Amino acid sequence: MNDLATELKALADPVRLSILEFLLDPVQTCCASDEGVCACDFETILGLSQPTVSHHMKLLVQAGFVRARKRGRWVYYDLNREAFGALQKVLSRFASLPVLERG
Amino acid sequence: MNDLATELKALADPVRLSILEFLLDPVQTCCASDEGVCACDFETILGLSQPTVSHHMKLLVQAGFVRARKRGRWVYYDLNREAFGALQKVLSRFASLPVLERG
DNA sequence: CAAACTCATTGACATATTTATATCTGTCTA
DNA sequence: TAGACAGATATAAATATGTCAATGAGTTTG
Repeated sequence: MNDLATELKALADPVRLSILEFLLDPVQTCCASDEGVCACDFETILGLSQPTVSHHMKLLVQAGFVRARKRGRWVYYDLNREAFGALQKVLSRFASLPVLERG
Repeated sequence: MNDLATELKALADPVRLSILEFLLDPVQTCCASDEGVCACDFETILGLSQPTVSHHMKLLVQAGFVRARKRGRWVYYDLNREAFGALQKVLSRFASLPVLERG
């Protein structure tokens, strides 16, 4: 299937958008660290079961929008901002405004 | 449901991405006019039935990415570039690069 | 007005997606 | 090493989505 469609599908879900919003501005949670937000925190934040959270995180990581780092028993997540920049650039073909280039 | 998720969902489909690609750079087709691309042309371009095309166009129009104009029996479509610009701006919150502002 | 034409809607069906329960894997610690 | 713990995977159910055949609605034209 189209690669771009897969990426967009990863974003096109209210739960996953909530996850991204939280990663954008994480409030202090029980397992938080400077590594990122712990997987277990999303269960309480989203009110969803552990496997459901795991499923959504997997999609976001596979699409490249989120990075996962395993530390012992825990997995910490944070945003991969470059992926969003790349998507913006793809969309710029359709938009009237170009994306600002660095440098 | 989340409004942004609905918009992204409208983009997150290979067929609809093909439609947008074609609207970005329309080659001459049987019913084309300066009004845009005729609905009937997409059937041959996409190899899909007329109701299926109608369904996809409806989603794209509802999400705001495409404009539809009825002229007699025909409906002509074209891109709504402002909608893509708005989406870029939403994504800029997550991206490392901001969207270039006009003016 | 009737027939033809373009597109929209309805109904049906197959596939995909979201979610949870149960279970498995890997890691830590007592 | 045994038990507890964090997260992944398998399975299953409910819902959503993509597709087409049939039909409906509005427009043009003979």
